[in-house]
Amino acid sequence: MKPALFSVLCEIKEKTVLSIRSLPEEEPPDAQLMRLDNMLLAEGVAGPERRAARGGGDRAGRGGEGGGGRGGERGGRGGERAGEAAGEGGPGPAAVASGGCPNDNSIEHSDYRAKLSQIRQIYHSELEKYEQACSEFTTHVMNLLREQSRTRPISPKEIERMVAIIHGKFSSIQMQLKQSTCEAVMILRSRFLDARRKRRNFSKQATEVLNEYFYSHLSNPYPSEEAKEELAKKGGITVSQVSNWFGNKRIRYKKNMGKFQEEANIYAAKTAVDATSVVAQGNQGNSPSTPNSASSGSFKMTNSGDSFLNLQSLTSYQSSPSVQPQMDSLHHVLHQTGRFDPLVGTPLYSTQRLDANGSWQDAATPSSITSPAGDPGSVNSDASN
DNA sequence: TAGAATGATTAAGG
DNA sequence: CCTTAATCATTCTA
Repeated sequence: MKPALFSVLCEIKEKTVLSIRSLPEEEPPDAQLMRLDNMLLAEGVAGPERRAARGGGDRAGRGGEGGGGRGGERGGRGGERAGEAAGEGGPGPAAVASGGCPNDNSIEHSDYRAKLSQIRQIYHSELEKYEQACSEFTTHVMNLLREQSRTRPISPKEIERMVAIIHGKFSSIQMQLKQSTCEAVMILRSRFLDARRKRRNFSKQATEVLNEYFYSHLSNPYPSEEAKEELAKKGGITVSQVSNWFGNKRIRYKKNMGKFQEEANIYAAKTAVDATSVVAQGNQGNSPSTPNSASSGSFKMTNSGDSFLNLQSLTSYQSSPSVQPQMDSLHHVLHQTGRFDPLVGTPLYSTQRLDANGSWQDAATPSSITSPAGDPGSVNSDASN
């Protein structure tokens, strides 16, 4: 008698419950959840501890970046102007040489990684907490229901549903966690990886090295890959920074040569001294700065503008087969003794290797301006490398 | 604090 | 990918 009544009650209950909640749980968050999961995985927050030692690339490649472009977001970014300027005094921070300053890039990188792993840690511990709480709560509820099932009709189906509801609730909490983690990662990213925001001037050493190369290869300031690497190593910067620097330098030099005359002379003199001393020793070693591959192969040694003015007098120096790289510097020094004034700044093409088109390369317009005694032959001692 | 200097980024061309 | 040219955003300097 009693069991029969019980089962009837159960049935009734079942029906009412079903009618009350016939709508299946809200399932839409799936897409969003997937996106979040993917992103967390991509950022290395979700997956297994990823230590991937990417190749040399310093170009961290920006990942997803689903939404809008840049533009806005120039918000608060005031202070944080720390002293830094590590003893950039006057003397010669020779200590900074090669290994020396391990380039700030890596520092910031590790900083970034540290913060990321912090986020990761928090994320995981929270996730674990949620999971634990979820299962605890579930078993608790189940026990409760089981207990009550003795006094009131509760079908196993109902229990199942209950569990599903609980899981649903918890997963929505998890989703929130994932979302906020994503946000945190994004913020971190934009703060650390957007290099433009944290520009720092190169060390003296770096600019020195770069300028030396630039002015001693003024006729063809396009360092080869190897040369770039060498320069990067010497200056404690990355290869792409070297490329950037040369890009900027070329364009700015061309734009306003007058402004750079002084600098040019300084570096020219510097390298010229080196050069002559090298020559004097009959030392065959390569140029002062790098294995120099200036006119590596294809380069036609630009227009003979290089020879503007007494190139002849210089040819006497060419006793050494590897002098070419120093030619530019010597030119500078020679010019210095007389013509052109840095203040007027008029680009009297006193030292320019640019043709009328403003092109550094192809000597499209050979005559017109340059080389009174055009003598491509003598210049072509190129050699060097 | 304004303006110059400078490193990085972007678009366009190859 | 590399280069140029323009431009951005930060840092330096007077």
